[in-house]
Amino acid sequence: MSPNKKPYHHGALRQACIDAGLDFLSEGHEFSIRDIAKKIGVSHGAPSRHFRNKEALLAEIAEEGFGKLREYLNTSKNKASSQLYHMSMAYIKFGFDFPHHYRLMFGNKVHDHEDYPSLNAAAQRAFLELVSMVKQLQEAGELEQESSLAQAYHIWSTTHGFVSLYIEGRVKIAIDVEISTADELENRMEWAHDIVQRLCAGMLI
Amino acid sequence: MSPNKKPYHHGALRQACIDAGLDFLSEGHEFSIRDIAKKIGVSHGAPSRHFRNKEALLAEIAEEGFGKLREYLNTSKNKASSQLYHMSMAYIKFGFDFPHHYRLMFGNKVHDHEDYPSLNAAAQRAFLELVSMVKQLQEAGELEQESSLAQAYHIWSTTHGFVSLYIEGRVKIAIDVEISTADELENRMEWAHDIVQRLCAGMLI
DNA sequence: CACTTGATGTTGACGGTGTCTACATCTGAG
DNA sequence: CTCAGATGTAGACACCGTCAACATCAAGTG
Repeated sequence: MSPNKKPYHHGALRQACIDAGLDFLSEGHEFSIRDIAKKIGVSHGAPSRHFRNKEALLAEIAEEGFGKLREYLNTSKNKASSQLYHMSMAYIKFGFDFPHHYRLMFGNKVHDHEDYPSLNAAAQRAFLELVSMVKQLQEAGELEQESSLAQAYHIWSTTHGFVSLYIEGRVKIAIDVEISTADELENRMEWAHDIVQRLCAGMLI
Repeated sequence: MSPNKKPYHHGALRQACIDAGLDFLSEGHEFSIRDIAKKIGVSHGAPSRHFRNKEALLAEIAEEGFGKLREYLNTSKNKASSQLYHMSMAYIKFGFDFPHHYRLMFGNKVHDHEDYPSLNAAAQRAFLELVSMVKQLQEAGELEQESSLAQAYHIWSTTHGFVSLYIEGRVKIAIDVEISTADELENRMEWAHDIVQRLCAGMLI
């Protein structure tokens, strides 16, 4: 019997679609459902058995992104000092490391997150990392004792704004300095450092 | 002779396309080139005589948006006190008033702004409103005398982040309070006020 | 075992999209 | 007047997301 006979059923097509989508995304390519089917080696209509429509697939991919973001935020918890600084930097680093994934998570390709409860929940879990960090700093006397939600939202606005402006290329409005591609990463982290320093200076007691 | 005989040439198709695009946008509808042609009453291929491709049309529409943003920022210049506060609020109000236009201006539908020099210039002019305001406040002794560009970028990050999170619906992650649609506008401006107050508190001397 | 049922994959079709080419019409400069 | 270039039309193309009809298979039931 030929060993490579492809079985009629894929077996794990659902996850394969998500993974393939992630691959396209991390390579910076937009993709169509048909691209994904082709990459997996399955007919163009097959994915529709597992995703109501394209948006539903994108929602699942975005959901994985929020899980990954949460991991990034958590790594900053071990840092001894300046929780606020390290978590903000971790947030920005995530955006820099996965710009296309980030764009999917915070853009409007998935029009209404409330249509996808588990996506919404994943995003909420990530945000709650911010909130709990703020509460912790409040108890430690490093932040004003007031609405932790509002403070967390302020942090989120600043870091998200910075990442968003950067990955959409709007920073170039402000900088016309030539940057070699090699120095690009170092440079943008310095920018991030500057922004986050200002944020901390304005919030920490 | 019938007075309504449609001439073979439209006469001002270029601007008509931009206007039609703006109309679709302000109604919150995505549009296709063919939609626009139909709305104007012209064949589906006609717009291509005036725009290299769809992205080029979107770039022009985005460019108009930056002009309008600049006007918003300028209205805040008359305010006697708290330039920083008023301009930040004006920025946010612009985003709230024209969410779909804002999304086009700061999303990635126009992939690279540098492909559209006049768009880039319009965006730069808007940003320079921020920078010049910062410089003014520095001279007045209300802001630290250091890089006005970095300070302007910090302001921009915060306000853009807030607007972006709001119009993409990510705020709902933070709030699960029921808000009647009538109170929605009032409520979101209170949120804006809170964020901007924090920004000012962190920056003003 | 045989049979059925539901899940999964295939195929072909549909309308819609952006863009291209060939052609029609008009305008204005010479 | 002439004709070249700008502008609009009509049709074609490949691609897209989605759907319905059909094929295949796995698992449970008798």
